[in-house]
Amino acid sequence: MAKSGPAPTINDVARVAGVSKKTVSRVINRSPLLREATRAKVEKVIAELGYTPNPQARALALRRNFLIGLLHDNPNAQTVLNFQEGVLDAIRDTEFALVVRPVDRHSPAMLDDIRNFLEQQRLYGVLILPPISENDDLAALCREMGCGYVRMGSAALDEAEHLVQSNDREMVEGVVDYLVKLGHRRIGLIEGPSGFRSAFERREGFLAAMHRHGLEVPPAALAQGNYRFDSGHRAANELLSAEPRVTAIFASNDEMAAGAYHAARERGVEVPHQLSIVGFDDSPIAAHIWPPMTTVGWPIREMAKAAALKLVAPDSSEALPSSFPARLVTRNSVAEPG
Amino acid sequence: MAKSGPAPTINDVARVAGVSKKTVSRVINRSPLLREATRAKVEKVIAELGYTPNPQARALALRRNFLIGLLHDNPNAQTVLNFQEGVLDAIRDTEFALVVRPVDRHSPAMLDDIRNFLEQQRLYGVLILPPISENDDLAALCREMGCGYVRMGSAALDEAEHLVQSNDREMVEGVVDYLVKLGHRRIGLIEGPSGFRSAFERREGFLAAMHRHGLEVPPAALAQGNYRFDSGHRAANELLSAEPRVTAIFASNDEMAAGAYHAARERGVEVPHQLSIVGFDDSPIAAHIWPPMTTVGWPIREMAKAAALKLVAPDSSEALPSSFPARLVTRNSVAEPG
DNA sequence: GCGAAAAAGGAAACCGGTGTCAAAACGAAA
DNA sequence: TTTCGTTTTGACACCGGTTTCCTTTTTCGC
Repeated sequence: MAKSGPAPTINDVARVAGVSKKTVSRVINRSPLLREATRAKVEKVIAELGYTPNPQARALALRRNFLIGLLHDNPNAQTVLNFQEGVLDAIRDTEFALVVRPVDRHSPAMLDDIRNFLEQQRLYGVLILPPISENDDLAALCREMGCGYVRMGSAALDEAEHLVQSNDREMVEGVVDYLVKLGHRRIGLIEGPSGFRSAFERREGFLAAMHRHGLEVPPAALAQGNYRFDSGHRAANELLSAEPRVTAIFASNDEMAAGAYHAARERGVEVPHQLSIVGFDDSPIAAHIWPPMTTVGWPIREMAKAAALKLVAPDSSEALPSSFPARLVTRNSVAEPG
Repeated sequence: MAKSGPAPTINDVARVAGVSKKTVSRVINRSPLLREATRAKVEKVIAELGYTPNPQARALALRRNFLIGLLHDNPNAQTVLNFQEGVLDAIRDTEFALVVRPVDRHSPAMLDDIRNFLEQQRLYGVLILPPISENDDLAALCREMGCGYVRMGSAALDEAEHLVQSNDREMVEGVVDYLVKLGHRRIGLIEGPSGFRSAFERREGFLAAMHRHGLEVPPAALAQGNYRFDSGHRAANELLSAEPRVTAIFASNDEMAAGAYHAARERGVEVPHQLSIVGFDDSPIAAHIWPPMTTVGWPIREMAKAAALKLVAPDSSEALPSSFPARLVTRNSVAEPG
């Protein structure tokens, strides 16, 4: 079966089948204006020759290719990889392929880099992961360049057509409700970096829920982090040195929550009985740290799939939700206070 | 500056500059047979029009594209992502792009899937990550299809041209030497899944070093895992229930080592003073677990870069090493026994 | 200043598909 | 069997580059 040499082209198929290129093209594209006998004849030859259409030629003739890009600058590897798999769920068995492009949020040349990338590759469209999905200039760039795009985010960043979102604010409120119901009153927050929409939403959710329960949030119960492990460690140290001590900490992501575990351990504060900790993201560390961490998980793979479908099949995806629910993943890092 | 409408083509440039397409093509491809004045004139027009060559048309005419694929089925997200970044280091500022394709090692249709993928996308070449890089049928498939490939591995899987490797065996011997020097005599091994070359190499390194030190390895000091957290937990439980108890455990990857931490904690065995644990990979969990884990780190990003260069610039990469050294990352999960 | 060689540039074909539009084949009715 | 209106099919141009091959221009030695 396996033969080498140049791959067969549409011309080869046409010649062998004794039809024109155009007819072969019609077979490939499932055109309905074809006699059944012709279709069968051509399909037989296609199978015999092991013909596959050349995607570059197709892309040229159609003036669009079948490459979708993934722009990300996400510190969380598992999130990015899950997202990639979700996209693949959507495009496997199609002619689309996924091109990845990590970018550097901190580089002043980021937008120019991306512009070059888009200009060079002429992608069908791009999927943008947080945190850079929150960058409106980037979305504007896509629009300007006529490149399709879908943003992932934790708030309503864009029109539904260009957005797949989780509802972080609501979920964080749920976390606070849960802690309060267990009896916690002094709850600390480790914030994400300012400028991140997700960090903002999570803080707002936290503050709103605390306010709703009539609970105070003194400045000493708020500590700033940057979504990295070390910053969580540092922030938890700040929270734990204030008196009266908080009985629970909500960290805006799991990595910082893991940092908080370390801070607690160093101070001899036992998790969960002396300190409850809740993270956000349900990344692997949450399950692997001791004690296993209660956190908020969001259906990233489904969201990725939806985002990809919005891009490649906008019609059929109108039924698709734009907003996805997160859920509380209860493990063993939360207990009643005291 | 920003104009919409169809992107300018080589014809537009030629017309405006008053030269032929071919001359523009020569400018783009840096042909030396060009007068300086002509080049300057054309380049000026290119800049004015904001012209970028259409990669699909180029790919068609050149009969090869500039897409390199990444085939992986790696349980470790951080490894995969680091690898992606390393590849990007190599191809950023070139016309190449990286297409990712997670595959399912356990699917019987895996090879067919990959064959379809390669046939459809006609990639310039693929980079293959362990563990599927160890699959010789896959390499044969690439050769058969005339697709360039480079395999990452922990042993000499292929010719240098198609291989970038770490030296796991040697490194594991180093780990054992280190533990023995601290005074450990009863050392347990949590193996990776059978059939994985990396698992094999790591076990062989372990056994060789133990033998060299004249130390026994009773069956009870060997436990089987599958590179997942849970299997490490289970395997460590087996090791810890045998008497006399091991004083140190080497796990073939960090995730299983993290599982071993949990097993130890559940049994009230303190790490590191009652039990030393060493992992492999230096994945994030190693730094984030408590106490921070001593492990073996390998320079994945550099290896990825080298692999990409081997694929896209085989000439210049002859100087590149095929084998990369790993290093022991000393943290706090190892102490003297007793 | 002249002729020859070398350098520079251009016309047309080609890569492998798709779109347009007219021609051919078909089936039903006359 | 002929005619007419649909279906089917094919010829040809085109997408935006590169390559081949040939003509024109430049350069340089004498």
